[in-house]
Amino acid sequence: MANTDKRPPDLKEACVREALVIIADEGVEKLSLREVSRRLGVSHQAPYKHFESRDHILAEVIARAYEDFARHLEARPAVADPFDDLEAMGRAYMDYALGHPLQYRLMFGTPLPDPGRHPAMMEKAQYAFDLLRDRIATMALRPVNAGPADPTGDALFVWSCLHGLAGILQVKKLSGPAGDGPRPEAAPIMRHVMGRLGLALRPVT
Amino acid sequence: MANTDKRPPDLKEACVREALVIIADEGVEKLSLREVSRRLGVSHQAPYKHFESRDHILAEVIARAYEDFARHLEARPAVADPFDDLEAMGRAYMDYALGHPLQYRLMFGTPLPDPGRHPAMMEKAQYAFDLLRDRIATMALRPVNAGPADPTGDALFVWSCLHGLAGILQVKKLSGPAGDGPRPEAAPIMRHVMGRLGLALRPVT
DNA sequence: TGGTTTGGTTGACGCTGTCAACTGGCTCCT
DNA sequence: AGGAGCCAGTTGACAGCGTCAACCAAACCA
Repeated sequence: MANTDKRPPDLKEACVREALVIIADEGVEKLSLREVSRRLGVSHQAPYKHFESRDHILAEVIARAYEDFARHLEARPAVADPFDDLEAMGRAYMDYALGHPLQYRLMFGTPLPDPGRHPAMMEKAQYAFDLLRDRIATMALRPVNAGPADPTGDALFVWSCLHGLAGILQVKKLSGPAGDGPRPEAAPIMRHVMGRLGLALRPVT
Repeated sequence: MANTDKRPPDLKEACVREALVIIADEGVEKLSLREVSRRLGVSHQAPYKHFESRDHILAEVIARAYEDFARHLEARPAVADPFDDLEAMGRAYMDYALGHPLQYRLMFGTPLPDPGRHPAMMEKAQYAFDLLRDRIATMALRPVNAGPADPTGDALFVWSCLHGLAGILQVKKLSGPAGDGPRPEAAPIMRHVMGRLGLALRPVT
């Protein structure tokens, strides 16, 4: 009677899932292995058999967010023109950021728990970034500074703009009344920044 | 004999300063009011007379970083041409980010402790952002999307690019050998991103 | 069969933030 | 002058946290 929950057969899986629930419920700073154990009806040390430390379970949650994010980017609607495809990628990025604010904040708004110690997590992050860089690497962009092409620099450039845009749109969304769906004023800002991106990248016709 | 330190006359000041030292020494996650008290040779509750909670002292440290940062932006070399001035601002931004990585990470890489609860801190942050927005607001930029001018959107655009650039340059700097000064490969990346920014903003001549 | 591995348990330690009660000194009215 | 009251600091307690250590039972395999 002490515990009506059925103990999940795969505790590791259950821990990761429950960790995300806790973060959603109470914020990332309230994530603790003890809370995970408690909710799973298991002793406070059980999770230690599967995760070295509190940071390791957080790293696992974040790694899955990166995977999910990368899948979302890859699932963008297919179009032929590279610039249109890049724009579709941008929209997929914004779509994910606004549709999964929790995961988004975990990936980009949380001080990553010592990246050097969590190579698996960083691999997933790199994979997502490479999706963008590889897309850009094959494009004929407007030259800049008469220098050599720099796909990594350009990917960084695009990524940063999207990140900043996502940040402000999230704030605007949160500050408005608690309605679902993107706030009405989001679209113009998005068009504006995407437009500037186009000006910077598209070759002059 | 218990404590050879002379107790500082202004404990609040001393706390803020010591907090920054702790963050520099051991990382922001190790900042605790008790550690501050200990280092100052004062009881573990003394800081509570000046700060409501651990987050409040962190907010104060961050607020000062924003002040320092804004001062740095304002102290950029004066030039007449608006675009050159904007570029100088960008350089001042990067200069601060690379020269004060600790403060920079505090401002932009730390989950701000519930901004709503620390309005003083947010004011300083807003002031720094407004420096950029006001600079941009008076400029004749290349029009985008045939829409109305949007200085806030453009400021966000510029800010984001600089932020992304700062992020990657910090990483590159850290991954190299422990030399002081910017790494040699920083300059090209910086020129590249700044160049893209120019392409996006400068009216076609 | 018996030893090892795996995954769980309980218990303890020291750290943290924070609440509560106390104290000594300073200021400020009357 | 003298008491009221505040201010800045004190000690002491409490619960929650991560983590180490020891223990234990079932599964697995030689």
